[in-house]
Amino acid sequence: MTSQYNPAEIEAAAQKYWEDNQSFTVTEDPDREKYYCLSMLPYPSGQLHMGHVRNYTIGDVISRYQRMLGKNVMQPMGWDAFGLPAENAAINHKMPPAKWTYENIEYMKGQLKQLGFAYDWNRELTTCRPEYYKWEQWFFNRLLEKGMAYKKMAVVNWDPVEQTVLANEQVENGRGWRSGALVERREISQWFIRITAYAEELLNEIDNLEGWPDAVRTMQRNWIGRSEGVEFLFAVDDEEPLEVYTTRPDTIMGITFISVAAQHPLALKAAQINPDIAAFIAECKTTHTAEEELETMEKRGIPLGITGSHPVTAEQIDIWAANFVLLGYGTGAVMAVPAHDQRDWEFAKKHGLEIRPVIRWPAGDQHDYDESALTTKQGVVCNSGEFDDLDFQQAFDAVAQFLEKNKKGRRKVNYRLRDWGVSRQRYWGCPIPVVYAQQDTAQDQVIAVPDDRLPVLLPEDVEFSGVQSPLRRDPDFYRTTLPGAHTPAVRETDTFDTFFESSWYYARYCCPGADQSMLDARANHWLPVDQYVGGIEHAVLHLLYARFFYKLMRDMGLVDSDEPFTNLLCQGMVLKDGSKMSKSRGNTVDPQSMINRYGADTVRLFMMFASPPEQSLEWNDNAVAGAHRFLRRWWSLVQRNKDSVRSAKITLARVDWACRITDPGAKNMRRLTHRILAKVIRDYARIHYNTVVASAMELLNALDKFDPDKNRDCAAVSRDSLLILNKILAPITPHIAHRLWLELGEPGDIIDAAWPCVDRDAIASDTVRLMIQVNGKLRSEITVPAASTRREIEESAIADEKARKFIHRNAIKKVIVVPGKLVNIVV
RNA sequence: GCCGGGGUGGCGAAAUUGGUAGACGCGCCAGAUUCAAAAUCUGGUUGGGGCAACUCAGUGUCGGUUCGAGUCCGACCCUCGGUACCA
Repeated sequence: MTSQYNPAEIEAAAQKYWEDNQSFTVTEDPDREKYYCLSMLPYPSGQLHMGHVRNYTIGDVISRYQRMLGKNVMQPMGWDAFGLPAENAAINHKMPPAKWTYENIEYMKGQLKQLGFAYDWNRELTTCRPEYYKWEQWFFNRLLEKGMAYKKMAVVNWDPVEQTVLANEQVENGRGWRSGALVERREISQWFIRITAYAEELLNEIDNLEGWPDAVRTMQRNWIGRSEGVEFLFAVDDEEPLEVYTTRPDTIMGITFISVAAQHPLALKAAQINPDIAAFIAECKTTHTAEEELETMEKRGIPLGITGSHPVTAEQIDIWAANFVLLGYGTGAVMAVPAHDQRDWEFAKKHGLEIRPVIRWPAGDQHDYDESALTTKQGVVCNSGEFDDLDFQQAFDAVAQFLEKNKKGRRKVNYRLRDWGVSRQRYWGCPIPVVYAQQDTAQDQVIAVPDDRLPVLLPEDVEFSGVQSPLRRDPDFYRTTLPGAHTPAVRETDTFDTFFESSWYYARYCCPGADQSMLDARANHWLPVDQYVGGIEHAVLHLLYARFFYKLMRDMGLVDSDEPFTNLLCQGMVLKDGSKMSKSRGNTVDPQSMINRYGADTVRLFMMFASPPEQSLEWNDNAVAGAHRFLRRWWSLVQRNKDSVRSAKITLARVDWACRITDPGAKNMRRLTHRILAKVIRDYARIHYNTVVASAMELLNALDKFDPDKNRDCAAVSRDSLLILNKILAPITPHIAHRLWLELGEPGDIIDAAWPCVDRDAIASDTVRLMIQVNGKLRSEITVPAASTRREIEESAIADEKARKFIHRNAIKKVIVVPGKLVNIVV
């Protein structure tokens, strides 16, 4: 009598077994190779969504597979618990963000446990807990000491009705998402970390990140954006000279105007006497801070009635204020060459400004400047006096030399990367641990909170209205005294960007319980992370900040390697009906309902089978049922065969049993099994789990038709194949694999079973099938002895009857033989 | 706008390196089983033509390289992710 597949019972039993045996608790072991597998920690938003399930299943499959390869695998999990959604939820549910967050964590942790992930829960961390963020504050003190943290003015989105700063996400069509008020740009003093000091190293080391996807490496290179150019000055009467940077000094003689930011001192000054300029500046205040908007908005400008002196010709160039130039980025002023820059060209066309060509095609081809700018670097300089006829590089060098000689400019390497602004005018985050000696929060008043007074605790029991950070209204929080004195002082009420917490959590996992230091010696045992798994949406920001933070930690002696993540896998999104699953679209599928209905193994199997990890995955209810059907078939196959395979154990005690197989059916089954195994091993290595599952299905299909009771050979082969099937599916569907391993009478835990080896002798075949093409089109196929020479293959191909039909009476020009694959006859 | 992905049957996809396009699964069709249905099992399933053997076409569009292109090169279209305060 065969029992039914009952996932609820099987999964609960396996999970209890792992828990009772502390199967996934791990410590440093000098005798075994370590393997640190990390998945991006979730924001505790309420329930797991399918994106989490996918991410964590991929990480778990990698972890369990590496364990079967014999490694000491560490797989931790934690909570990225600070953030904006908790504040929104707090308003909606009238609940403090802390309470909401902790309840979500409790629930989601239960969900993760139901999915059977092999986490070492002893290492769990929660970023909103003081024992975690204390060390973040301590680290910030070190950054202050090194001059790596500093304050400067920076723009934010200001909601004039709510009197609060808005995140870009909270701005919809230029208006505050709650108030509907037009959002204004406002400059406030904020904390920055000098990531630009590491720009060069962050860029150069991308070359060494061979375990990262090329797309991510390219995106990071472009984000850092190294460029070589020159920086030079336009003298302005009675004013500070205007500094600009350009990567095209070869076009310097084509400058016909200069643009400065609307908030530039020159513009503000001009506005005092010209109301049109004042109005323009006021208008510019309403564009918000997102780069996308800046680049796609209508480019507008107004002449200031001021000129700058061209550094080569001393020609007076008109200065404009423009909405697309930003004060905080670069020098707040740009030169404009409409003939050779498309944006300048469009601006010049619109305002009737001169387009002055100074580059021509070397061959003398004409360019139509009524159509577009000529932006090539393949041209030569013209209409530029002493620089005429030089190519790009020669002109670059000549102009740079001229500027340097005349003390009007210099060569400069520039980065697109900007320093990391870490101040957030929000409550639910890690308090920035500084105090100000006076009410004024200017730079020279900053005093660090001494290490022995850390952590600066975030009050958790607050009333949260959403209009303003409760810290600003809480004198118990902001009123303090200067360190070591009784002089009254005020605390910083801004909190850190939540990327601060996620930039080092992977290191803290290595040191559970460390309460005397941020990290300890255990960090260097586990780090760097061997495999990091997370969403592609983090390709630049999180992954760049984490790399930066790691280098900061290295330079403080906390870790001794250069890069935190050796291998990176970015999994694709989970889609339903062609678009991303999200609450706003109303197309979410609750993982919990799927676990309840089919069990965790089915959900995991479907996730791995539906598409390769790096591609997006289309949710399909029917296909989930199909995954469940496969597990049922596997279950009943083992129930049907277990008695005969158990008895075959005796046969298998002989070391050379495989060589003695005489039954042809058994031989074929074994060949298929080991061919599939070879493919599976390759696919595990390249993390193509969808084809691993497809191969397992093929093996099951074959085993279903194979009779183990025919003779001893068949029983032995059946057993070998079933054990291999069990092992290759164990990382993906661990619960059912755990139970079936027991049913097959195998000793020990499947989680520690040795990964199977391919038997090369089993795969070998006497004959080879070759495709025959005539002129590249498939026409026939032949089977030849595996030992055939190239000449023999050619002869049999040409002699093939079907091939002859297409060769017809044409002369054979060439015969191409691809060994083991095909023959192409060219006529 | 800029940077980076993706586009292959009705659907999810497969195809180490340029070498049999569509493995595996879903759906659908037919059959078996059943009083019937569900479940299960067996077979079929890119499109056109043909009774069939077979044959023509086919991997977003257009063009190129090659004995041979889903794969390489050029241009374009659509779509998704990021764009520095969502995480």
